[in-house]
Amino acid sequence: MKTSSNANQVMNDLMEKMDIRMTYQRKIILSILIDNIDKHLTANEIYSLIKVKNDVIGMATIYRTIDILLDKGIVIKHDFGDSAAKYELEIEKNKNHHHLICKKCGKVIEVSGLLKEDFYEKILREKGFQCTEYRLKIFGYCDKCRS
Amino acid sequence: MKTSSNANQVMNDLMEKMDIRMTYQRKIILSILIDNIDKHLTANEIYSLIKVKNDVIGMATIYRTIDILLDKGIVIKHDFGDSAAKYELEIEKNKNHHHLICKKCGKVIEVSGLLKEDFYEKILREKGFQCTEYRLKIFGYCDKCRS
DNA sequence: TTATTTGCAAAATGTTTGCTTTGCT
DNA sequence: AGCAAAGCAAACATTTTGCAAATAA
Ligand SMILES: [Mn+2]
Ligand SMILES: [Mn+2]
Repeated sequence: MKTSSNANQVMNDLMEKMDIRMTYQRKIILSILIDNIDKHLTANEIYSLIKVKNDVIGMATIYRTIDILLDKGIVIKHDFGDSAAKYELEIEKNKNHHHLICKKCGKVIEVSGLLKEDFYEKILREKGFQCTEYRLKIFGYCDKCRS
Repeated sequence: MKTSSNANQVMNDLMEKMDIRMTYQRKIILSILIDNIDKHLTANEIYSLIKVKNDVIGMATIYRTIDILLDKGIVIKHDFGDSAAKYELEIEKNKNHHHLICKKCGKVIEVSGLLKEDFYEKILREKGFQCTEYRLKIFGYCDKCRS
């Protein structure tokens, strides 16, 4: 899939927002993440998707770029129980969603709104804890695997 | 800390429930987990706590035992963002709790009741997904580090 | 120009595995 | 006795790092 012009807009916004040197490699990695906004990719999957485009970027660069994006809060890291971490772009439209993970087929479904509305205030009041972000993973069986 | 007689009761219950060969090593590992029911230990921390008792159990055995306990649903595995996984016993009294993780000092606080009461039915109805267990991690700053 | 970033290979880390010996039951 | 588990070392997979060469600004 070719990066759409909308994706180009997203890319430009991100580049400005980040204020880092925009190298060829970083643009490619970002474009892969934008094109796969609904997916959850390992570093190695990013590497492979770049190769499909007849290009090669070293793993070290991929990891270092991801680290920057994590720092900037543009990418989030997941551990879905496989050995490798998975990454996904987190921009407005998909902020604060939860994940349903099928223990049989590995399918990941995204949902929202499972936390109590007042959870932020509740933990601040009861524990003095100030939440900056959270991760809710729900394990179980998807529609197909439930039979 | 010596394993209390209550802990011995817990141990006996678990041993019966599990129906596996009760070796010396497995008893030791279980006792460490029971004594640290409120904590979250890495494989290496379990190893060290055993050493404090002037005993040594191979890492392979520790991992293999943990795997069994995970399988039996007696232990749960956490990824709190450090490189090593953390494990904790999950028995009645502390089932289904959430974790607040301080990004500054690393402190972990346990809480409960942050999910909507009907979340199970909601995802089953809306997504056809049957939840077996879940993990809610909340990152932020604890009381002390919030200043 | 010059400070940053890349790529490669080597290292580090956590976890798993194969195989022989040991020990439950 | 006989099968299952432990220990050790070696293998593995993912991630991180050092350093020389390349490159964005
Ligand atoms: Mn997602
Ligand atoms: Mn806990």
